[in-house]
Amino acid sequence: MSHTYEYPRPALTVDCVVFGLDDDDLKVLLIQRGVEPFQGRWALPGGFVRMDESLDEAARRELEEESGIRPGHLEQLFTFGEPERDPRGRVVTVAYFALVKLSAHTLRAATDAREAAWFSVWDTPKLAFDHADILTTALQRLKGKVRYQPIGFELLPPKFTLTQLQRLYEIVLERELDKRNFRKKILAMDLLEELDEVEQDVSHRAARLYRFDHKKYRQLEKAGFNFEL
Amino acid sequence: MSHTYEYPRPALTVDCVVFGLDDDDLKVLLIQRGVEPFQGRWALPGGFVRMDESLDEAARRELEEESGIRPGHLEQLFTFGEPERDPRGRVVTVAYFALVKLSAHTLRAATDAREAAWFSVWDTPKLAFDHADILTTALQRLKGKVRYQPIGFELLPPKFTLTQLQRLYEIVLERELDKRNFRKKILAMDLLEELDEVEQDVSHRAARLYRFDHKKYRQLEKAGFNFEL
DNA sequence: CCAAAAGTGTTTCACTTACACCCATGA
DNA sequence: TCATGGGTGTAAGTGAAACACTTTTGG
Repeated sequence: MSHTYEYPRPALTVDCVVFGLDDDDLKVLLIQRGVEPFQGRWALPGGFVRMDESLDEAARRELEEESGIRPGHLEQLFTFGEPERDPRGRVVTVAYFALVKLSAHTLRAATDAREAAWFSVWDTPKLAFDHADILTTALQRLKGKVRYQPIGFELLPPKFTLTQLQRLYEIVLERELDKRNFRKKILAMDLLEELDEVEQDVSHRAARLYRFDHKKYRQLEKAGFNFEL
Repeated sequence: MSHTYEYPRPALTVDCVVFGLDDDDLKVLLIQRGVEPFQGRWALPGGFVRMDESLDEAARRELEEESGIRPGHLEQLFTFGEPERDPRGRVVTVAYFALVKLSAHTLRAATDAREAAWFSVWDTPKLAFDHADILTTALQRLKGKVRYQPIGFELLPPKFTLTQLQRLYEIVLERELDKRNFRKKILAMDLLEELDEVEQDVSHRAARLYRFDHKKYRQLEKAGFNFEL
């Protein structure tokens, strides 16, 4: 056996910051810890990386196990490795950042988690470990990334109105947008498929529904197009 | 001892992609491996994370040990954790991205490294492990980041000419820039201190020297200013 | 008919781009 | 005096921002 094995090793975990959009609020998925340390506290879903799985696979597996969620978008966020971040000893965690269509998922708690629930990102309970830092980092990433990559659509149902889309951006970016300019710009990109359907069950004029055209986006992307809001 | 210790653990390393600017070429620091696996191959400087140091500290330490370099800018890049990336077994590596003033450093090899040397990023030898992927990722990050954060200055000497600065951007972004527009824009930001000095030992009109004003940048940044080239 | 949100164009202003010549210096 | 890069301004075009009223629908 080579010298790889001569050194003591930190434990390695993954933790996931999963965002969902609930009409007028940006939510984050938290699980209540069923074991020490921080028993009873809310924390990000996550757990130990197995020897035979990649980091991405570990993130997906833990998310599925602890909440039943399979995210539409998942990307690595940052790796947190301060020596004192876990009272059990040295634990380095690779944090992930995920987006889900909230409407399409029912939560189910399992494994080490007592309970899983959605919280407003602006109003979370006190979190275990350094998970508050991780959440802050993820929020920054979301705010930065949503403007130059079309990942926001992963938070909406497959068919959505332009008003829903605009509200999504207003919530994430924390500022108001001009309706006419927003529609002009987003439609000019030619990434939305205009459907022959309107929203249902509203007590006012029903808005037209649109669908994000992934295929067209990939084409334009290859041709040098850059999404930017 | 809690369940933290029930699982086998991947080994954890850090690897550094260190960029330097050599007049007309972007360079990356590589070390020649003195031990198996990949003995004799060139690789990124790096090594195992110790139990009592943070990831950032590990990156700085390994860089210092293997090349004597203390970078002006160092940030975490990405964590690579494919199960098969290291033939010795499961090794997860946290990659770092660093910028140095090439002029200010003399290389000195040490530790496991047979030799350390600068290579053009466009023309590197075949690299060990998945280090070619890491290098590609780092280059993308550099190209993206240099445009909206003033980190490029870390590649130049403390006093530089506007032509040097422009050339830096042209090299990193791989496209030509208009001289007058470049100067207009960068000077309009009011981040450069115009010195009463000119470059020396040139056989033509000597260009004025400037210095990046870190303090002013931090002020403007707080006031909501965004660097963007 | 009232309330609520959908939908729609134009003007102004700022910023980006394109572009060419004279100047200073050392060899 | 020649070669080399340093240094400078303007005009045209493009994209961002500001802004208000009419239409549709259900209650």
